[in-house]
Amino acid sequence: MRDWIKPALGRFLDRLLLRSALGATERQAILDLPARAMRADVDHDFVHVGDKVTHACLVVDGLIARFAQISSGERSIVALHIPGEMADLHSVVAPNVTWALHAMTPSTIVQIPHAALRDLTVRFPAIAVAFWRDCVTDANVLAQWTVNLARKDATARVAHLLCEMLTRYSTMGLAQQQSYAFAITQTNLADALGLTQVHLNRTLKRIKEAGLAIKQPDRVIIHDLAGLAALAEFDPAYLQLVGDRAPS
Amino acid sequence: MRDWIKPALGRFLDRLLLRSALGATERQAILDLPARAMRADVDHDFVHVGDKVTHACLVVDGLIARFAQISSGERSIVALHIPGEMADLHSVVAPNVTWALHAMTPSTIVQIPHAALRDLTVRFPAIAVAFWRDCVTDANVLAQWTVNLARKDATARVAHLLCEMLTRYSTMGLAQQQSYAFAITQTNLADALGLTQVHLNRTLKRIKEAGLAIKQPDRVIIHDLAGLAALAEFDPAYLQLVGDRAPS
DNA sequence: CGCATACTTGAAATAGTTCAAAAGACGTGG
DNA sequence: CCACGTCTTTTGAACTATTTCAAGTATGCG
Repeated sequence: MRDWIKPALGRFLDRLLLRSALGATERQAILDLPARAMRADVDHDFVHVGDKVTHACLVVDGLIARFAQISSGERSIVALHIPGEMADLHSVVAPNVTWALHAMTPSTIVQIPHAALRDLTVRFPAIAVAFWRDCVTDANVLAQWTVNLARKDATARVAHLLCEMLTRYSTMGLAQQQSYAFAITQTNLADALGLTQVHLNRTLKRIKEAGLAIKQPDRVIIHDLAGLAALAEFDPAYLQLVGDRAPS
Repeated sequence: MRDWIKPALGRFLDRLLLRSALGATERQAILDLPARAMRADVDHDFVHVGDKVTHACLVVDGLIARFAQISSGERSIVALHIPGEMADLHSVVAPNVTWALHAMTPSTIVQIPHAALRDLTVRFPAIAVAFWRDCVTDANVLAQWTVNLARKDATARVAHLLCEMLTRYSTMGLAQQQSYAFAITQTNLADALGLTQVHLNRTLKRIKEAGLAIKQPDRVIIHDLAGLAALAEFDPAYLQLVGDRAPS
């Protein structure tokens, strides 16, 4: 039943190791973290604004969004998290929830107690740095989204997100060639891109007609990555995949 | 000549203490950090994209922007940093620069070697958490900016930034009643808000005419904070000023 | 098979941009 | 201390990307 807890922690460890070097003891300590599995229903918040949380959520399966609700009822997605990522590692140091967590598809997540994570940071300074660095990487993605929202038109914004998600699914080993399972509705995608659903639809159509990429209901297929990246001015440097993995 | 290095570190410590509890030894360790003063000329980058940096920059005086340059020549400001804040504490764990640092006004900054900061995180887990938390707070500001850019119109965006900066200057003890020294040009402000300079100018005019606030060349004066905050849907929760300052 | 949800398309409205030029501020040197 | 050049702010008018409203077509689930 919960034999995927270990693999899930393994994938989280892999993600940390992409950017941080950890010794054998430290790696084992991550794998031995206590965890509890949980299902998150589609279109449901499972962490609410104002809550004070005591565990962090590791995405095992599905697609998780961090988002804000404006008074007008409009929503804005502030981050997307795919399997292997911690949706709210930051909550370890900031447990007062300011952005809800919401399942975009039926998802599986694993809850890891803050106490256990904190304990690791005290015992292993290298793990403290790895967690800190993971949050900094998330923040860098957010900074890039800010740039896209502030200064790029709808087409470039969509193209950029398609490139970013390909890169992220790829590095987690979850992409097939130039295609990845991305079961997000156009309405939700629009909320992540600061567009209306209608305009996103037209923009996707234009991207399809230009032969660059196709968004299917549950999948993205990229036909011309170079063209898409050029349109988006996509430079993956901000994802910090070429980190020097400094030893501490 | 550099007798303001100690006060600068003191102000940085104060900022950390707003959100993190630190013991006497830890506090002293922060105050004893090695630091080197530096002037940053107006309208000049002092940290460049692609650089690999070896020290973090603490703002002593002036106004610092982290920003991106788009191919079209357009710029986008991703963060503003006021005195007492570290403009790039994240560089300790991610030294490859992805966003330039730029002085909006003639500024004084103090450089603190990464090695010294890292050393503190190893010796004092509570300091590691405090630094991590500081970066998470910065990321939360970025998330709020994302929401503003994605879903709020020009007026609400401007109003929101005016409220945010009042709060931030206030908590650093740098505001006078409802007014603060904010010497940023309209062009730069527009780059922080994802607007054109022309439209920002008109928006500021409307805010002034509504009796909400006035932006002078070197200062912001807020006349109706409640009105401005309502217009902006400003809720300071994201600034994490009411943290529980957990002991570690 | 029918209902609900997601996607697609059209036409009108608008917030924000672009281009262009004038007016104001500010420091520097004659 | 006035004249001059530069930089910032202000204003106008035409234009365009995106939104809004509204309706229709797929798609999938029970």
